[in-house]
Amino acid sequence: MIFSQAKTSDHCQWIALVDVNNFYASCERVFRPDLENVPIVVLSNNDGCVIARSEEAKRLGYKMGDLFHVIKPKLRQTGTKVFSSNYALYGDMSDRVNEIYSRFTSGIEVYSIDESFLRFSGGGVVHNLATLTELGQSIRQTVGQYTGLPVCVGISTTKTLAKVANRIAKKNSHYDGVFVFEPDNKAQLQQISIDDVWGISRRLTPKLQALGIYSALDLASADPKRIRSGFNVVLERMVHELNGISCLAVEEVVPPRKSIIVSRGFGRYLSEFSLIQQAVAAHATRAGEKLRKQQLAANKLSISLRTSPHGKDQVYYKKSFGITFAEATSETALLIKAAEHCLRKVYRKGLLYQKVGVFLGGLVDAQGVQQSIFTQKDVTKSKALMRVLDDLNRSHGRDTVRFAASGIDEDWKMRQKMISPRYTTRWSDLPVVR
DNA sequence: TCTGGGGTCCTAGGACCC
DNA sequence: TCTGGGGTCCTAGGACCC
Repeated sequence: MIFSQAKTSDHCQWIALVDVNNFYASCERVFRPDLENVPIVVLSNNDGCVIARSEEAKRLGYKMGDLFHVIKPKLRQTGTKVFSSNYALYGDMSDRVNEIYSRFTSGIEVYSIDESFLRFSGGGVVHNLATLTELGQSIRQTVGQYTGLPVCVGISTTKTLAKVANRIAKKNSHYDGVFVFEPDNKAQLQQISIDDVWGISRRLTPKLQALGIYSALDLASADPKRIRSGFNVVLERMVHELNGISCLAVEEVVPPRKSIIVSRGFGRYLSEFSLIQQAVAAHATRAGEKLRKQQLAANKLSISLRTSPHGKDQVYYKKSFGITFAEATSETALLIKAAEHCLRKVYRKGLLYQKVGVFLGGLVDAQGVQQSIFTQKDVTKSKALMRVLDDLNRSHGRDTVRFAASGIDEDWKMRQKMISPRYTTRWSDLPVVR
């Protein structure tokens, strides 16, 4: 493609979407240089199915969601390296990557574990195609140098177009990982299939196609008002965004969480109440830790319990039950107690359960908790206890000190047979050099 | 034996009020 | 036989994201 001249623009803001290619697989490879060019797949919790693949693994035909037990022989045959997912490692690598982005701009929204939006306002600097491409390459190069992770950069004037640009950068190797999408680039928009547009799901696709909307350009050309009345306000925004009119801001200030979920499948199906109770206590404990880490307190707690939706021997059972606290809390003991109460409401004897989750809602700032007239006790003591507990677990490792309710046998725990070491967060996991 | 986990936003509909 | 209308708040569930 030929750009006749570097075109200056009067847009005052540019947005970059930077994401790490094959993030989980790439994280595993960083610490295992011997796996260069070796196909890698990373499995979901419980080693159930494939959730990440290296380029080599994609070329071998492995798909997201492939069942591990089905593809196991082929994995061995093709010499594909398999990992259980290691979120301690991925989360830490994610933090490092974002730290590097912050050298380029302070306007960062961490959108997901492997994607961030970066905002570049003019600030006197007039960006053009050439300088923006250079900026993208510089980000790519710096991240690669300091973390060993490969990233792609898409740059445009709205988040949705930055997503489009990122996709183009990723799909076309000749752009060398960076693509700047100028808002009036109709030819490129035409190339993007409607189901590849951010926010357009599989369900929505056929409905749009029925209206003759097959490409991103078709959607961009649609009447926003008609889209709103025929669909919803979210899709209307997409139309504007595709036309370079920004409706979605880069959220640089992390908004406080509105809910916290801790939910996991069991390592095997369980029917015994006591084991499920232990899992619930452990999940409630984890939820409490998350809550306190963000200085929040929960007004509501609910749990959901279900059997396997794929089971052939019994009907699918799924039930949730929740309570509202008299006063917002972040105390593990109270969370466990409430969670167990809820569990009793949904547990039926004789079923084989697959998964249980604890959900905290109605989150508020822990400082400003509304005191209830019904609870008159000294909360200073229990707060101090929680702080000591959190400090110990932070410095000596998770679960150094914990509540007896979560059990010690952990019969309910998920399978992670092929997990890699927590290279970056645990000294004890580093290989010993002799 | 075996199918992830954690989030947000929007909408519809019910309860309730004046 | 007639059976308002409009507003708010809350909840459940759907849809979507990575």
